[in-house]
Amino acid sequence: MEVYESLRLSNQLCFPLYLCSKEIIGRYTPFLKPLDLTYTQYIVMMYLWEQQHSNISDMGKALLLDTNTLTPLLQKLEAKGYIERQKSPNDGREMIIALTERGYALRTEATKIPELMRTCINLTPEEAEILYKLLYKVLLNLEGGKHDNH
Amino acid sequence: MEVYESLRLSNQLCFPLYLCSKEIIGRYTPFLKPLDLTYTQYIVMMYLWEQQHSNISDMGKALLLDTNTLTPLLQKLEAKGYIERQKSPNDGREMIIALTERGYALRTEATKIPELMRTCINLTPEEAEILYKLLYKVLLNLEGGKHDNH
DNA sequence: TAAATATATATCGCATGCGATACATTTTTA
DNA sequence: TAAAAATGTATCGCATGCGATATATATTTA
Repeated sequence: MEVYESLRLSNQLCFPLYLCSKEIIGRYTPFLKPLDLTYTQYIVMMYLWEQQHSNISDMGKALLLDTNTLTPLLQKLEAKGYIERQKSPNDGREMIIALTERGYALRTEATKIPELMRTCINLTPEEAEILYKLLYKVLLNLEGGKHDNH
Repeated sequence: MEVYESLRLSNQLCFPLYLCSKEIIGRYTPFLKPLDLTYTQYIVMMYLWEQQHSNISDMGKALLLDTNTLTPLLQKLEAKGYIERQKSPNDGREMIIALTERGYALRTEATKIPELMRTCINLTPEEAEILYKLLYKVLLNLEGGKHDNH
């Protein structure tokens, strides 16, 4: 039975990571409902609030999402009136994503959300800092070793 | 602009958590393909390798998944011949999930996966320990405060 | 410059993940 | 014990997330 010790759920790092991500996203749902946003849509809006505008591939690089996720999601945000999508005049392949007035205004309604989430997560600033750094370290390691099998 | 500082992606803890979970699951895909398992199916199999058998609600409590996810997933695992599903003789509502020979045997093929993933994640044992504990702390905090708005 | 490549986005199919609802069976209550 | 409530599972609809492929446009190459 010792042989299988490494396969115990309680010995996996991926499992609490998977649960944490899932549960935290779940805790956002009630906060985001008044803004008519899902969690992924919220991430996209945060990106746009910082960048003002972007094409899909730059957005995808920043959020680690591909067009097969972003294109339909952006079409939904356009339908809600939060963003505009138009072909770039410089490059007919590019799609320029820009905030509308309404999408920009949403930012004000969103300002309370980060503090609400900090209360849910309930770590000390020091703990949060350590967790943050370890997560980015893992991300870096994962990206670094991504193409080992080539 | 200071007002919106808290809304920057680089100031969110949820974002690297979300990315880490997503990217790590992505890294499992090639390891799990030979076993014909997705990540969530792998989690379910790990649970069953430990428990031998279970009903759906106990499994759901352990994995934080509801029947709307588990029922179709378990039907797929049954179709692959890894598990059996049958009504409990004691309680006609309960569905007993048990490993088949083939499902149990899969455990041997899976033993190398945890070490492969540790290599991808590439943290020191100390870092992994800290990350593990912080994640479970967050999970506890999230579950604890779950019913605040009642 | 015509053909081959590369780039940017879109679409398709499948597997979650979850809110909401429906159904069957058991347990509790009046 | 008949009705009500609780429990366990299943189904539906929608939003990701991603592998694979298709399409349109730009760039490079022969």
